[in-house]
Amino acid sequence: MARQQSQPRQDLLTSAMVSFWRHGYRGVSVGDLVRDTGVSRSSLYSDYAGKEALFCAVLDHYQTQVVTPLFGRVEAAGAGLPAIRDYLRAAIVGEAMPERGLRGCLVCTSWTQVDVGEAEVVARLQSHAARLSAGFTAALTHENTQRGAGLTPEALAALGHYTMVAAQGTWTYARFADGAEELHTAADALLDHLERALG
Amino acid sequence: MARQQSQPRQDLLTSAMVSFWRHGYRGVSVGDLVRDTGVSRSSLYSDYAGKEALFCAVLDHYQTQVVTPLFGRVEAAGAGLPAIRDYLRAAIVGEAMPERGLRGCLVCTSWTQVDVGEAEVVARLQSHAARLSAGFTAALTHENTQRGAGLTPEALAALGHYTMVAAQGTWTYARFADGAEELHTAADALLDHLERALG
DNA sequence: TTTATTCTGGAATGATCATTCCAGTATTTT
DNA sequence: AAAATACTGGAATGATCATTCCAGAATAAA
Repeated sequence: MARQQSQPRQDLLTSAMVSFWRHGYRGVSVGDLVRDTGVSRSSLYSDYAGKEALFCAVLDHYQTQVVTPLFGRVEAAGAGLPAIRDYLRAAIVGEAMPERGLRGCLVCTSWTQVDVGEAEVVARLQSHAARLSAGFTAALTHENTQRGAGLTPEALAALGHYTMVAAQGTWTYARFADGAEELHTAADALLDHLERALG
Repeated sequence: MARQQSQPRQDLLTSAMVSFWRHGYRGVSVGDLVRDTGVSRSSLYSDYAGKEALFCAVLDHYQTQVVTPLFGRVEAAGAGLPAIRDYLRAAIVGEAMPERGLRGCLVCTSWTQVDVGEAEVVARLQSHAARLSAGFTAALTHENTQRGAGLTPEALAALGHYTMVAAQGTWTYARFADGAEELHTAADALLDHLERALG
């Protein structure tokens, strides 16, 4: 059965995303993608310049399909500490997979797998980090204003950036963590810090 | 020039460690190792069963040559928050490489590169995480006692574990960070958290 | 010196991988 | 139905890689 070009192949990107998410950029071959997506090798190469270009499209897809639904609540106007708490908890629940353990985050998994020379990919990873850092900072700034905690913009930016780094540690560690409970403990410690800092 | 077996080849492991540290487990081929270590392919395979076995030896070497010198001060009897501060700062300074940017941590880089099937490697990675978690917890416990802060052993264990996760995030993020300053900011935020928690 | 032992260089092997190509089949358009 | 378009299966290519193997050089032991 041939497919239509008129419809964008969302399913292709989603299937590919799942594969990359599970085994990492280097751990998925084009042959694996053919098997997992059900799209022929020929079509893959007619739609994308190559594996790296496809992975870039997957990273963009990941932003809209995974990051935005989870992290959007932090980026929303009026979001504060509760939104950050919701994000962390929802993300941990979303990570849990009964069969294959924890997946971690696609960006965090890719972070140490791509080479500096793969500039298009690196740019997307850094863009993701900047997105989270900015989102956290905005929410913390709002919370700071609401509480009248009196933190400086510099301190709030540092705290937001740190929150991103700590979250990245959590999603990275998730790959070989014993279970979701371990992650909830780490997330609670991070939230406790933010709470105290804005105290 | 032939080498002697009687002398353990420390230089081989150190050279291999540097290569893996820089490019990651998957990013270094046996050919690269032959070039970087100066040891012939034949000798590599006569000393180690294969690439995975060599990498395990490198991970053990990393523990004694890199982790112990840096983290030993945290594990030492009587270590407290200052020891953790020293560790974080010294590690960031040690990470800085003028030419090729930041290296991150060998274990953190490997964390998302190895497959679940490579059990020997995974065991060493988890052992490293457990070592850091235990070291942080011990130092925090000592600090807690000295200050009479009154945290429960469970709370201290959770805080020590979280410190390990946050540090892992820092060393992972280091790979594509803009510079060491960014890492110092994150480390300061983590230290601020520990300070407040033991306040 | 003679005899083992240790190491090297490099070729060979077999597997995997990204990418290209094409003949043929299904689908859409006219 | 006929022509154009979109997709497929699978083979072919060329590169890379981990591992094995061996003839010979360097070193140590006798």
